[in-house]
Amino acid sequence: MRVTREKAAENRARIVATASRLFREKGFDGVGLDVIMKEAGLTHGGFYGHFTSKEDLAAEAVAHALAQGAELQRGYRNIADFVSGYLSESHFADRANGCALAALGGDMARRSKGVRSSATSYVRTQLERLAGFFRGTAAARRRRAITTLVGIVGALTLARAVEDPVLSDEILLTARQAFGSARDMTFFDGALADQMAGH
Amino acid sequence: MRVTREKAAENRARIVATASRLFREKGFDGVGLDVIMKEAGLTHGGFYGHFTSKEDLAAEAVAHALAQGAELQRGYRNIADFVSGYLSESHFADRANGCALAALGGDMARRSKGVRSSATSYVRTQLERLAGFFRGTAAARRRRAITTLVGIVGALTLARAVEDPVLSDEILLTARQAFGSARDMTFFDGALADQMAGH
DNA sequence: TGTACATCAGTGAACGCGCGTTCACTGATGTAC
DNA sequence: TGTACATCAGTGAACGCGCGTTCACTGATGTAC
Repeated sequence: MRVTREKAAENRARIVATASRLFREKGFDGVGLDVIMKEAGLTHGGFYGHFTSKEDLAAEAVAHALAQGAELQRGYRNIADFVSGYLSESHFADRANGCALAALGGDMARRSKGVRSSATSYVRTQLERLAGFFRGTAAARRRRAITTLVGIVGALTLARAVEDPVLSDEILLTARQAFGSARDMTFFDGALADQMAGH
Repeated sequence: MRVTREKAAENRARIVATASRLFREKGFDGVGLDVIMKEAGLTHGGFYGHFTSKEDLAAEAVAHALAQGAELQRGYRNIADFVSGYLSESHFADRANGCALAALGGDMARRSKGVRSSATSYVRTQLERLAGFFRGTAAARRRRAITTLVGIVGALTLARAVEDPVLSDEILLTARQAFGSARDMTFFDGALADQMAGH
């Protein structure tokens, strides 16, 4: 049964959004196209009218997840809020709607060019946003942005990997303190810090 | 054809070691038992004489990988060497023989209890080792150990996920500087740093 | 120490299911007149 | 504006392959005597 062009576009968007959630929750190989299509309210046969392959969908789903994440983080006005939000209990618990870098992390490196280029541009975007929160030279802000991003992504990944909730909480809390501080970036910049310490 | 008990134990160990490499390289779902057994010099039929399931092997393989990593890092005498080694070009390039946390990262959270408990005890071991590199109170050393571990694991994960080699290098280099510094831990400790800054 | 038999590590074929992909078909939409 | 036909989004069955798992079998090892 044919469907309005508008409706078809909606369906396509719904497939991407659904896949985006399910991939983050269960991993790329953890969900089948049948489940994704059913969850999106369609039958699996129609899939290839919208996408050329599962990997093709994966690339779009990752792009969607990352765009969604970037949008969500636009609300944060300073580094403390940003980091607190990223390392919050709710983000820790809700893989399906959270950061794709943390949810799919190591797997990204093994995926198609499409997936990886989405990840790359997201990392670039996040680094620029983060750099905006800091003061100092462009190079120093950039360095702290990188340090912060790898710190919070690593913290969320490890907190989720570990099976002891106490250890998970300790990791999240410590990382929140270390990376979410509003104080000057010199404390994260080796050269300047060494200078201050009189080395 | 039956085989010496000793030889059988060797075969089993070889399966674990092979799986450990292949899982890190291709992901848990990226290699089949047939490939693992063939690579270990056996036929796939014999697998269930040694393990009860693929997931069972996964748990042992992760434990093996992590133990291997811990052993390898025993050589490092200070934080700078440790971090430089972890974030080196060779570790970046050689997923198959590198840190399982970075290679399998997000996937760990979705795996069986066996896999996750291996990961948990590895994180604990690493945190203790790292804490030994720092000075200050036990709590402060612990905090910096956590900050450092999440930072380097996150850096390696992101450097590998990204498809631009220039960006990968920038991430690795920056993280090496930020987390590998031998200077005092106060620069990573929010409370003490704020105190120094007069807050 | 040697012989006979039971054990069992490893073999290779086969099973069965999940899942990505294809395809003939349907019927509502979009378009030409 | 209405009618006739072509298009095509979505359906549901089917295909085929990969892969985890099972199983009857083999023949060397280990053991009992």
